[in-house]
Amino acid sequence: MALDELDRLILRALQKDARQTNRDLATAVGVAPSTSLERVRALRERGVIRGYRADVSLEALGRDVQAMISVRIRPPSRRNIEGFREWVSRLPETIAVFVTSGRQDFLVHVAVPDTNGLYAFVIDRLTQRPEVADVETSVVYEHRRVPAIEPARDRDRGGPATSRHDGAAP
Amino acid sequence: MALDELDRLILRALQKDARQTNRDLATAVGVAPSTSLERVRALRERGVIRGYRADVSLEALGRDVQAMISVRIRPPSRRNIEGFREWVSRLPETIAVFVTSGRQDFLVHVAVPDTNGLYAFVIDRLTQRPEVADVETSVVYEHRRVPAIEPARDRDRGGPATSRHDGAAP
DNA sequence: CCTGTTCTCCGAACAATATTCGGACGAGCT
DNA sequence: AGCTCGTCCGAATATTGTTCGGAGAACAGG
Repeated sequence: MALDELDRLILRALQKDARQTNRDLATAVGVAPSTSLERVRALRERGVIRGYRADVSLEALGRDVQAMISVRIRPPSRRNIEGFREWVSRLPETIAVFVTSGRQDFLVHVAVPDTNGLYAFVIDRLTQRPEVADVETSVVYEHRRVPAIEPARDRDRGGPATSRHDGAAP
Repeated sequence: MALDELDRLILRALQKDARQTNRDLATAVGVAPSTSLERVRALRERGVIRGYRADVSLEALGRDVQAMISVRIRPPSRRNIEGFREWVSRLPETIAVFVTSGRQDFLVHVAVPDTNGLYAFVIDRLTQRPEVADVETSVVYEHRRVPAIEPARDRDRGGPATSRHDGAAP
């Protein structure tokens, strides 16, 4: 299950552009096409790569406003939690659902056309569910995703969160 | 900028598997390969498709614990907000950053090997920044992403959040 | 109703790519 | 050294991407 540096390079390249040709990928990571192909196949079979997704612009779809909605479920029984999770996952405004511990039980990430849509989502949809005890809306000004693979550095595991990495250049 | 049903079918298909061959995509959406190819190119040039990303399993990377960390910045000046955003985006534990309105200024989505790593992230990293006034950690039990494209139904825009969609089948 | 225009879609030809497979090479072990 | 194991490579083949001319539908104006 260990990933060597070649695997990491491949994962990083495929997170930037999953649709580049295998030839380009091979060139980018410095091996022969047959090698990179075999590695990619292995990564998929091992479950390291779960799939490939198109990154669709929400703005281009006319959904310019994003929000993170904190939801508290009462009582937080398994039945209520799972029921709400399934229901909210199927709403067209929803783009992600986090089931969490802490102050709230859910964080629902939504994208809507405008602030009206946001308001409507909260008051027309969420508050109609009886198990929803409390709702708190935070508008998302910016959403930045970060690639999950580190530049190089062998072995990421083992030293959790204590590696040198404090913003100041050494 | 309007998307017809064929565009939507293509976007949906590419969100499920962005690496399927153009032939398969064409078959799936019911057109000739040359047609789907042209549509996909147009969608990319229009910015509807921003790119293609490999979906990498965090568990396979040994990062089994996820959390959403709510951070309040004081004072919330532009300098502080942007400084913190850049800094936290570069931490290896960070997988997403939301800049928000509301109780907190940031929601930081992190993935770490274990709860120790989570604790270390908060007390070793976050609280070392002087502008961080308050931190609240929520463990993420489950993170579900939802495809951003609706099944079919012409025109998504115009009727924000008021479409029929309440879980109960008609 | 006809005609010209525009747009979308198609299918075949060509260029490029993915995929397979036998073997070379080096590391590690006895 | 001799052996085994694993990785990587390069050429051959099958599959795919890409281009382009033209057919057909939808539409507006006469």
